[in-house]
Amino acid sequence: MEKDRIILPVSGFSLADTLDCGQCFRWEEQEDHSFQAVVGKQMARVFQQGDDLIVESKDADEEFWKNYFDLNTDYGMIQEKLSFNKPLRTAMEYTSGIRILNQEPWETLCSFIISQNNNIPRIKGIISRLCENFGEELGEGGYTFPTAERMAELSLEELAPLRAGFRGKYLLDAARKVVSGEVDFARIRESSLEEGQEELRKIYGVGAKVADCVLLFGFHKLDAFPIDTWIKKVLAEYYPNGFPKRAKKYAGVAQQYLFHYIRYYKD
DNA sequence: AGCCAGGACAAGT
DNA sequence: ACTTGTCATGGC
Repeated sequence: MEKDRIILPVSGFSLADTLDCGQCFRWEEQEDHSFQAVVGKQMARVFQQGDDLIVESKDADEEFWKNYFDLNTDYGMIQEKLSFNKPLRTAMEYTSGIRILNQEPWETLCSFIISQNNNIPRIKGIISRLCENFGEELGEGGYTFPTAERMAELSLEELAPLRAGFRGKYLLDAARKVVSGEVDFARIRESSLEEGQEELRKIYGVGAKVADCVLLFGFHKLDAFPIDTWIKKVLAEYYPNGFPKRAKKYAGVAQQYLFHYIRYYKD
């Protein structure tokens, strides 16, 4: 199999933190510390060497990967705007290499439906089985993420091998409403945070937190602020008077810094 | 072994 | 408007 290799210049970037901060679930770290995943219809391998990010994939497209890793966004500026706040400064000392990926909305929606009341290792397992059972096989042991069209024709019994528990019915409702156009991704992309939340919450099993994760990680709305169990603890401990309005425009980025910091670096 | 996990929903105050 | 029980499953 012929592979392209592209080299993307990066600055202040951490591939490991970006891929292991809970925003994505399919990248697998290899023995040599590179990461592999199927993105779109291609298996990709990525690794970082200092200020070079190397991507290996068939028909690798430079613009696609620049956008995927969000290399066109000025994170130095964002971090400057968040640095007025002490807890954020502390978190950013450890997590400033994180970038908010530009992931497929449908995959992101399913992933965060699966994430609810669940732990990350098991989330990864369910998503992996979803792809193996209903995605397209690429060879090299890789499978694409199944389309909404494919999933809309499945029954709850056919979803049983996923062992997704009560989340199975949520996935089917999501697929049905996305395929019918009742939930319109194109409209969400153009709309405000509030309208996007409203649109996504039409899906049975999608509440405020999952909707915000999809808007942040799938639609790159950096003002979306998902509040999960970890962030609840952060808010109670460091922000008893509420999260500062000054951080509102990039609250999602701030959220991700805090989330990754308390889970991996604190103590 | 038992607690809990990147929640949502319905039913109860 | 808040609080609580329930929902499948399995990682640790």
